[in-house]
Amino acid sequence: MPVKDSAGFRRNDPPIETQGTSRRRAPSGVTLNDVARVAGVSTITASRALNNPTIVSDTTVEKVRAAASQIGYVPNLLAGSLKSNRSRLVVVLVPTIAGSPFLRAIQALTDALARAGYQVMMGQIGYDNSHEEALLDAIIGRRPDGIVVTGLITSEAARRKLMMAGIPVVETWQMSAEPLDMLVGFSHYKVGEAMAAYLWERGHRHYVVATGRDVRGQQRLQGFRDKLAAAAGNEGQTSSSIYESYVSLPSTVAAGRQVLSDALGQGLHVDAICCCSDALAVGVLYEAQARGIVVPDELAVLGYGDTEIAPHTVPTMTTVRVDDVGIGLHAARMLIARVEGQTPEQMVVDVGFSIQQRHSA
Amino acid sequence: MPVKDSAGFRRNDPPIETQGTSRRRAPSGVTLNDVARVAGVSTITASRALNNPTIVSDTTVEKVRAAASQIGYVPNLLAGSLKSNRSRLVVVLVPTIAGSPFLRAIQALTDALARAGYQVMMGQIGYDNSHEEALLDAIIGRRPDGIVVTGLITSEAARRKLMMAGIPVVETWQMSAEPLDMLVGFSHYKVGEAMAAYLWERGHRHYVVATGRDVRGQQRLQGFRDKLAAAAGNEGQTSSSIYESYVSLPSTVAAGRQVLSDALGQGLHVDAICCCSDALAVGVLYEAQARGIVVPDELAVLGYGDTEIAPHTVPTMTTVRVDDVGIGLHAARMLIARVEGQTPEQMVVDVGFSIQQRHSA
DNA sequence: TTGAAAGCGCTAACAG
DNA sequence: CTGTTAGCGCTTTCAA
Repeated sequence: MPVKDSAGFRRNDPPIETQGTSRRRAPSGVTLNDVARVAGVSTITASRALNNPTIVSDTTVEKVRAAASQIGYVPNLLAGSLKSNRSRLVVVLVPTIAGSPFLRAIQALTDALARAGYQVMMGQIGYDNSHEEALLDAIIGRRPDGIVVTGLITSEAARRKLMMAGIPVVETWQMSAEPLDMLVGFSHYKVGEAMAAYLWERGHRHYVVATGRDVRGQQRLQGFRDKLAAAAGNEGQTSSSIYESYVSLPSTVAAGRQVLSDALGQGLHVDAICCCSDALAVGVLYEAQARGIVVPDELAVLGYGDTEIAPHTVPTMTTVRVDDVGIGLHAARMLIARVEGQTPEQMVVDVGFSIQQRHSA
Repeated sequence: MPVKDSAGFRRNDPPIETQGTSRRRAPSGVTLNDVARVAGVSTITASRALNNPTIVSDTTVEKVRAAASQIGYVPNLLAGSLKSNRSRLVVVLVPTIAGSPFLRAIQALTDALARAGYQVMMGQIGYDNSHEEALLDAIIGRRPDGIVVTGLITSEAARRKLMMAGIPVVETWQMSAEPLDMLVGFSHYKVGEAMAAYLWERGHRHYVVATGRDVRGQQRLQGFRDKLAAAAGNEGQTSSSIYESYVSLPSTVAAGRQVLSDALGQGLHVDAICCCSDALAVGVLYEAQARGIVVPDELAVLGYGDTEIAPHTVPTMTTVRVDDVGIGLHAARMLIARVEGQTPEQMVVDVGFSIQQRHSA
């Protein structure tokens, strides 16, 4: 009869021996099999004790848990995912990491997903969607439970690939007439209109619109133009002007300084600058300050994003407030619902926007 | 004899039928087996044609590639990784995503790894390393080929886990007497010394040091204190003072404004503020501007990070320049070397730092 | 240059 | 509540 001391079963367990069969480089080592052997149960029982403890007796659960922690077991998610077809992995496609205006949304998304037991992988896709397709294979290959895209999936080939793979997709940050699957965003066209209306109503007539060449920027620009044309039409006599200034993305403070100094260098008459990001607006504000131009009296400056810096600039920045956290949370919720086999309440969510009025415009 | 028309083999291939065996929800669908069948070769040959084309005849490679693209094959990386024990996945542990000062490094890392065929997953670990261990299981479970940590792995349990898993690890952003594995960083203590020396030499004697409670901030603070004590010791008669102002992380522009206004509110005599981030310094500059305090004449402001905004503030910001891109690139290089079975030239890299002199101090 | 067999570590399905 | 069997999709090993 084996000795039973106060330490209990620990000293009498069969030793964990490396299986003679595998003589390659040491793999991860401890497997569920080892746990089962130490606990004196079958592999599947060990699996259940760890992943679905309610359907296993309490004593068994205890034994298995003890065994697992004793021998330092870390489950191989690759194997589990292969079998169960669920990877607990969500991939987020972003244009870029550094300087990205989407990070707050991604933070919210990541946190919400982590709480539900999912992990997030980031894929960089660039602002031009150029290697969208190449990346997609590498991503689909990992069989993620969901994909969140910043923007829309544009190329027909990529759309087909995603549909075929049957992976739930959430497109974000824009609206679309034909979403691939689920979508949460808002209308950039309307943002452009609202920005134009805001500036027009305050008597500004000569605008610089600084924007990138991305779809969303173009949509805002179009909204801005259209709203202005309409407003100018109503008051036929007034003269107004728009100067379009293109910046590269992600936009920067440096670019903002450049935008204003270029405009003035060209001798333009400007009384308002509409920016495609807060960073850009910060740059414009600095340049104005450096040149002794008084904001908002001589020049109105409108930002976009309502980032952390906006309420603290001098003067404080009027900017478009976007519910980025809401985007992240909605995307997470929709995705989780779908993965758990339910249908999300809404397949398309418009989170809207508002203009946060402060002192720069 | 089967009909051979100009379309070649396409019409005579056996149709891709769903295997009668699996009747669950449709998995990914197309497998390497399907490709092999369509191409008329064995599974392993198809595998080799796709992953190691040099050891397969050109005609076979062509056949297999055609078959793969014809039926829309996307390899299941889960299965491959399970067998080959290589996941082509690298995990980066960051304290936080939004507002993180480490993003430029991560961008560089991600780009370099992507070029070598690796993908990056981000894990958030918080600034207090509190759930370091819990996250670690989820991460190790995916059997990444490498792990890059922002900071050091502190807890003994976590260190053991990582060693047992045998996964290459790069700790970053700090130096360490006992790196777990590989390391690329620089001395924060020396940064603190350099900041103190810089301010002292320019005649400032009454400092506010604004910093977080993280290790790196504390190390800089200690260096600052020590250097100052030494300098003050040499000139016994001069009086000097340090006021330590703690901010939460990641630090913000808002916190920067608060730091200055708190210090003045307490009636402190301050002629220099040493910040733990550029964001903080930007806030201090704004607060000074709002109060009509002239920088640098009445107040010197020193930043840390040399982020994009630093050269564009008014006045431009003097700040500590850190080679974040270098950190990312070194980490990538070291990791790749190790995964490919080589020994990296150096296991520990000190990328150093410098003070970027501009106008705020 | 190609193939057959085996099995990575885990979980779904179906018994007991 | 527990166990047996089979196999996810791929790559390694060994053989031709």
